[in-house]
Order: sequence, then C-alpha cells, then structure tokens
Amino acid sequence: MKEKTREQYEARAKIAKAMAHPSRLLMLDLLQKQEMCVNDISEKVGADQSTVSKHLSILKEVGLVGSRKEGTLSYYRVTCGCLDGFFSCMETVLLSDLEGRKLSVK
Amino acid sequence: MKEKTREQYEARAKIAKAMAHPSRLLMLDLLQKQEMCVNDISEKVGADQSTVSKHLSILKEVGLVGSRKEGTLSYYRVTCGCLDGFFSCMETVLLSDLEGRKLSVK
DNA sequence: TTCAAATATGGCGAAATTGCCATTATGGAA
DNA sequence: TTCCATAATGGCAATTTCGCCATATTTGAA
Repeated sequence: MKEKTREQYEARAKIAKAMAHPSRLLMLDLLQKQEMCVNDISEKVGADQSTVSKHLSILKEVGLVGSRKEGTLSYYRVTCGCLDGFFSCMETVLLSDLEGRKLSVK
Repeated sequence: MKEKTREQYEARAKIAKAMAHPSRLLMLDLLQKQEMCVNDISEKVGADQSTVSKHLSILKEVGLVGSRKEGTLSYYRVTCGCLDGFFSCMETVLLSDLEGRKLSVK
C-alpha cells in the first residue's frame, strides 16, 4: 500500500474528528474502563443528556464505541483496543511540544 | 495518574483537531517520509498555497510538525515518531467498523 | 391503556472551521 | 535599490460544529 486515496484520508479524518472534542475524549476514557449508560456518562461529563447522546452517536457512527440496550437503558462501551496507543502518542506530542517551546522562547 | 482534568482533555482535543482534516492527514503522511517545502506540498495536496500554509501552521501549533528556513523556502517535517501507531489504529477502527456494519445490516 | 423513566431526535442561534483571493512580509539576485 | 519567488497573514462568505431546549420514541410498570 503506497499511495492513499482521498477517500482513505477522509475516512481517517472522520475518526480524528470524532475524537476532536474534550467531552468525547473523556467519554472514551470512561467507556474504556467500563460500560456505562447515558445518564451516568452525562453526570460524569457534566453536559446535558441530549448533548451526551449526540456525542455518543458520533463516536458510534465511526465505530469507536458500541452499545447494547437493557430495558430503557443504553449501555455504551469502547469497541477498539488500540486507544491507549492513541492517547499515549498524544501525550508524547504534548510533552515534546513543551520542550520545543522552551527552546523556541529562548 | 487517575483522574484527568478538563485542560488535559482540551489539550488532547487540540491534537485530534489538528489531525481531523483529510488534507492535513495527507500532509502528515508526506512529511513523515521526507521534508518538504510549502510549494511542493501545495502541489501534492492540490490546494492553494495560502490554504496549505494555514494547514501547516495548525499542525505546527500543536507540535506535530516542525520547520526550518533555507533562503526563501520553508521546509516542514513530522517531529513525532508515533504517528504510525496512530494511523494503524485508525485503520483497525475502520476495518472493525466495516465488520460491525455487515452484522448490523443483517 | 396510561404513566413514568431513559434515551434519541429536531431545531435553532452561536461559535468555529474551511478555502480562496488579495495583500503583506521575507530573502536572494540583478 | 528594484525585481522576483516563496511563504505568511487578513479578510470574508460558506459550511460545519456545538449545546441547550423542546419534543419524540422506547420500554417497563401499574
């Protein structure tokens, strides 16, 4: 696989977009540790239930989380096992960025 | 490190946002292989020079790329070594998402 | 069926993002 | 200096995202 198509980059961008929000990153962190229902997530995140529900549908849309119904409750969970690598890379970038700034500010 | 602050999630979200665009993902792919100047990137990406320049400043802002000047040229390059993990995780998500859809469509 | 709890969806204004054009730096050559 | 090539920045309209309210929808209990 050498050259990638525009479609492939758009598909990737959708995933990055889904993660490009503080609340959704928090949700991913939570849902990676344990399955949770919307109301509990809403409390943890501190946003309206409808807002959280929409965030969850965005994450689900790109396949980062899955859900199951139990009565009137919807339980969400992270479905992919590679998020830790994702996050640790972000931390690496943040740290190296700090060092870079120290240098550039002189 | 147990609980993360909102600031930490916002910092991560900035990085995810920087990657949340097809052209910027393509640029990261290019600049990971080799250093390039703005004009060459512009041609490869197929967008205006000013557009590319702004994209690059977004990537640089969060520390994903660095630059050096040589005469009137600005050479950009990827500064973090963990992007491959990033991208392969995205591919994993995309693939598992496909399988999931096969099931859900019945 | 009627009611209540949990979740999903519609809608809307506010805020952010996007991409091009035009303009402004910046640096090398004549 | 002037001219030219490269890159960065301002500005602006179009598009997208965001978050809440209000309203559906769904499911179980009474």
